[in-house]
Amino acid sequence: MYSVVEENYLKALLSLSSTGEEVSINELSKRLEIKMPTVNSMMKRFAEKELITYESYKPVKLTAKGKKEAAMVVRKHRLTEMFLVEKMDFNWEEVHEIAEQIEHIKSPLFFEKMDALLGHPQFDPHGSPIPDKHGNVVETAYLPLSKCEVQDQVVLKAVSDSSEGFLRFLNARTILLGDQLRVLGKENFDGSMQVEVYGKATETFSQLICDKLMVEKI
Amino acid sequence: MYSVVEENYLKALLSLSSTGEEVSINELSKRLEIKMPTVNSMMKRFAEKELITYESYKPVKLTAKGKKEAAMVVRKHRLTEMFLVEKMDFNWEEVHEIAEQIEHIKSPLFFEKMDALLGHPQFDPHGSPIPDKHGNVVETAYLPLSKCEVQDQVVLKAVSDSSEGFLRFLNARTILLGDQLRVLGKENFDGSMQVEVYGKATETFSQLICDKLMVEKI
DNA sequence: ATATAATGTTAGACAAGACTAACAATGAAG
DNA sequence: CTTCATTGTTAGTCTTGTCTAACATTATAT
Repeated sequence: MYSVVEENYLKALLSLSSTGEEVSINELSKRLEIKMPTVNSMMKRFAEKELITYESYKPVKLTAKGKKEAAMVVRKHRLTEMFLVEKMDFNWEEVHEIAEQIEHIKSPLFFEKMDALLGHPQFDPHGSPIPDKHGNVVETAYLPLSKCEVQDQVVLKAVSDSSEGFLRFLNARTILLGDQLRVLGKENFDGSMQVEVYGKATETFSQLICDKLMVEKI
Repeated sequence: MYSVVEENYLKALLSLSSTGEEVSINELSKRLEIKMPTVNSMMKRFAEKELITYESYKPVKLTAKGKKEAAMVVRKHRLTEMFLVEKMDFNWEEVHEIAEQIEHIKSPLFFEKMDALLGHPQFDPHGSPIPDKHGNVVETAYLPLSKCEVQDQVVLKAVSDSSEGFLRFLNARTILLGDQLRVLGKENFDGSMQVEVYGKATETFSQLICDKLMVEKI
């Protein structure tokens, strides 16, 4: 059984390794907002536990075991988010912080119950896939809106940032998962885009926003 | 905001102070299964925080503030137990351990939501009163079955032990809250009692069991 | 009324998980 | 290919919450 702290390191490692397998101590340190020497010593303990492979002055890499353990934490997090939205009437911007805590509850039964009550959902309220109980994840091929071209028609499938601030930004514009979008214009200088949200308004989004909107082309 | 450890000390203090206001370090130490010197040093910190009054070599006593904080932890615990049973299909013997963890979640909204979804319940699945959001508790006048006399007719209103083991003992005999009981006999030597459970069987309960069954006379 | 048991306190150690300061290795840029 | 910024490591400290060993006080029992 892993400590709360260890589970948070695992989650960060998995999240950072999704773009290329290797993770530098520095990246991890920034993500966790924990200073490098602390992260470094934790990585040595992780290597002992065979959660990662570690060599001095090299980036670390999750082992198969480490990936699975990390996926289980992500599973608990996303199941919780879904449960909070579906069964407890929370809004999608309210659930991340609470799920950060509940994901560490030590009770397999508790999460099995959630999973069953929700009908074994594949995605959380932010469109992220929920790993199954073996740690396997449904592969999705969404791309950020920022990678789309003028005239592309797409559907908003997920957001890559579940923070309250970002979700409130979308709420204020009544933008929801499933909304259909069309790129009207793209500003090369700053990466901002003009986007028509079908049935709603036409918006201008900064690149920061466009990077977080994960879409699928029609 | 209090740490998980502090919240557990608070709960234990409240629970032990319900029978007479004062709590000895020794009692607290046994309840928490934490050695006396550790408890002693925590009590000094609690005194600093004005959660208790503390004088060397004397029992400690919760202040009004301490009582309220403790009641809030108990509230969160009991709301959680009720939620698990009512909304997540748990059995009453499964919820104590999980609630011991969830009670420490830092999110007032989360517990308000539970409370609302449950319709502001007054009692948890074990018949214990749930303190309201100001820390006030409904007073009940239940007495242990062990205090009853032969021929007394009573209703089982609560259990004073929510451990899985004890509740499984009751499950095995299909005994539920609300069951009507009659005392058929009482053995002075060991305090065991013969009890008729209306509509079910006649049982012999040891004193240990009778002390945990909280009843109301008809 | 004093010996002894029970309870409470002090002092010092340890583990987990954080930090800073200082040093070492790597890599990018001239 | 050497210089300097970035990244990684080592060493030592801190806090929380635990422990044991030893000592102090209070309560109990003859």
